Amino acid sequence: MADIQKISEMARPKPPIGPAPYLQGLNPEQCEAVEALDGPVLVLAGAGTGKTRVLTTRLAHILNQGRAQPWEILCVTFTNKAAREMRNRVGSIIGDTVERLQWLGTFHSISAQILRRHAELVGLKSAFTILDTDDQLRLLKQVIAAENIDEKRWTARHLANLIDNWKNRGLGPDKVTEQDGWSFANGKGAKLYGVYQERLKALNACDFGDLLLHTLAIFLKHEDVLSEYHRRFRYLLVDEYQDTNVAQYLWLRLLARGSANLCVVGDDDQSIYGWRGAEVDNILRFEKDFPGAKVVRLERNYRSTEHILGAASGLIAANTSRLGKTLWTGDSGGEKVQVRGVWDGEAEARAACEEIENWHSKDNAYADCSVLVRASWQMRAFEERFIALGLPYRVVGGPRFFERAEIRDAHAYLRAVRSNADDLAFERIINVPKRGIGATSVQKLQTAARNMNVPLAEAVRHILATDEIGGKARTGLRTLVGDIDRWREIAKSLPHGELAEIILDESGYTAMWRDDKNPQAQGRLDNLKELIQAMGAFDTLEGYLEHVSLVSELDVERRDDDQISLMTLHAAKGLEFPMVILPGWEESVFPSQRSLDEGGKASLEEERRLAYVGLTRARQQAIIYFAANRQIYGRWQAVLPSRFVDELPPDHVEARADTGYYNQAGQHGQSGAAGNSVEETVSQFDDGRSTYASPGWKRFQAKKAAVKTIEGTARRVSANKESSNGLKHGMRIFHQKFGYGRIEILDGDKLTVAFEKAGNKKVMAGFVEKA
DNA sequence: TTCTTCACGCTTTTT
DNA sequence: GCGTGAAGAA
Repeated sequence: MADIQKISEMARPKPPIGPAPYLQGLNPEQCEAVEALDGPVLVLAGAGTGKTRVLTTRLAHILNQGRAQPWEILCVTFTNKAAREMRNRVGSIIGDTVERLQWLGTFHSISAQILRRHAELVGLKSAFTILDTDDQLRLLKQVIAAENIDEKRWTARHLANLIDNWKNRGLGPDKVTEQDGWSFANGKGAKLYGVYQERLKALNACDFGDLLLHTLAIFLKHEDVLSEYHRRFRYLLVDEYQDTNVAQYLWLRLLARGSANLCVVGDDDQSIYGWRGAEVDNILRFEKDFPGAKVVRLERNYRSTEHILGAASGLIAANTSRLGKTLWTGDSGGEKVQVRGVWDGEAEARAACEEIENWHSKDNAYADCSVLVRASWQMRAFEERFIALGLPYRVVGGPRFFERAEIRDAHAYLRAVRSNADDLAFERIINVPKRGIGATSVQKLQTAARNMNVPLAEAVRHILATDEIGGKARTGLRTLVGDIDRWREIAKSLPHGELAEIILDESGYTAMWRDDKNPQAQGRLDNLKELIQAMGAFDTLEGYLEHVSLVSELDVERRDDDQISLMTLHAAKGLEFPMVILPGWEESVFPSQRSLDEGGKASLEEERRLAYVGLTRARQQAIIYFAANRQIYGRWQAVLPSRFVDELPPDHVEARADTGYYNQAGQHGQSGAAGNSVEETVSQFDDGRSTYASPGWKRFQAKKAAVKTIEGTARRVSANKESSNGLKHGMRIFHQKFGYGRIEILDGDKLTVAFEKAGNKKVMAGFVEKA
């Protein structure tokens, strides 16, 4: 690698190139972070403190000062999106030079780049395929089946998680002890891991974890390769350092040995990926790991109002393992964070939509609103409500384009045509569409392939020469093999987009969906069309397949429409919105019970960080909701307000139990009339008799109500409103459990409601306002 | 080989 | 409460 040496020599420090106009407008801390070019730097960047700006400016500054050439800077992010944004923003400062930043990318894409150059050092060929989760699971299933393990008791998914965890921790099969593997199939875990790795090698394939792990192994075993990269990378920049796992940490440490110029940027309070191996500890330990490191704290927040920041800071202060920051803003005032208790998930969606409509009517855009949920099942109620009211919305994240079955099938066809040895792809399409090739035939083929030590597609040819497989399966296989040969032939002369179209048509794959009566079949066909279009952006089929194996979304971002954003809290990281709705702040939902069961205190702190991330997305207004009753997996459950609600500092919060009533269209009856709610009226609450854990919020329990006419005593829920305010005789009202009803008798505080349709759901509990 | 029925388990998710 | 996935039935 003499070339690289030469290039490095040529690039010895040059005098600064020119003035630095890009530094203008940065605050002193930001400048410090940009200009500290010697030695390790930790930039602790709180939410909304201009983290990306610092990172991009620093990169531009390094180039402008002549400290390094573009190809001598390693800049790592976690997501493709972050890498893309970085590239764009650096480009806007330094122009075309940005094209030469070839080491700006995700941990995985950079690792893939390195690994393709040295694949043979870990027993792979440079053209190795990168498996997706689907392929990985299919392979693991085979491995488990081959070891005669009860697949129901020990699932492939379970093993996949285990292996992922090991890989996240940088452990190869040789490093995993039997003890570690004990949690799977009575100690067989470690062995299965080894078998799986062997199979991968035989297939010339990698899973995501391997990209890092193999690179790591190369760095550790081949000092010469490592020092080649040491010479190359003069500057290292890492985004979202708090999300690095052990493997990534080791990877970085090894590379950083070559240059002290490692700069990591992150926020310990926003570490929310512990469940997939991220170690907050990495950032907490940085000063110890890299002695003499300069620590720069960015604490000036440019995003949120005083109240939002105050609420978020107060909440996160309850965490113990953190470095600690004091965010401040010049933006005083603004609205307090609203906290509302509602009846159930539907009431929550109704109330939130009302809030959004209200916001929209004040000349604000829908696109400025977002609803951030803890778990994706919470989205359903909101989607239903958005559709009912005709509000424009989009779900961010959600099912990924390249993970859809039809897209994976199409890719499998392309992979099978491209390479005869891609067993997993071949296996996937062998009976899709149905060709009469069932499990038994596939079994026979696999045995044959293993015995002859050839790929599956090759085994098919051998078997067709015998009469081991007959009937429908035989004809099916013969056509498939013939088709693949023909496609392989025309692939030489045809652009890959057209090739894909031909393959999908001739294989009968498109026809399969066209004949499907399922309403979503049309959507699948549309996706296939989109796929063919997307392929056009790549010069070669190879290039396209490499791209999709490292990326989960199509690059097209549709931001132009004025839509409400609906997403999980995890998906919201890095985004901001003037108005943020935070539903489902209930114990067991948020913090998630399951998370607490698994990880105890550490998980609770991570959930709290998630709450912090949620609040700090808001620029102007944040509204938190919690319900009294929740339907989870079809079952009603009475729930308590989240402890996070109680942890919010009172000075920055305005709390009340929201108890509106609704007319037949399900719309709010009387605006602002937080009078007695229909729910309480009809269900005879017994005040304060329930088990009650949350300080401040008083819960009352209801009796089972499965009746047509319900009578009850109206109780005041909101202290400042008369009980029967706004309710009139004959008025049609809507009740979540009982459907539409009519007020029959209205006599002072007593009223009777007759429902047209009897409900049979158990009415559980409500809340009264915080005292 | 494909159709039918029952049991199970169910977060967050990038690469 | 619903979708998936594996085991029996046609």
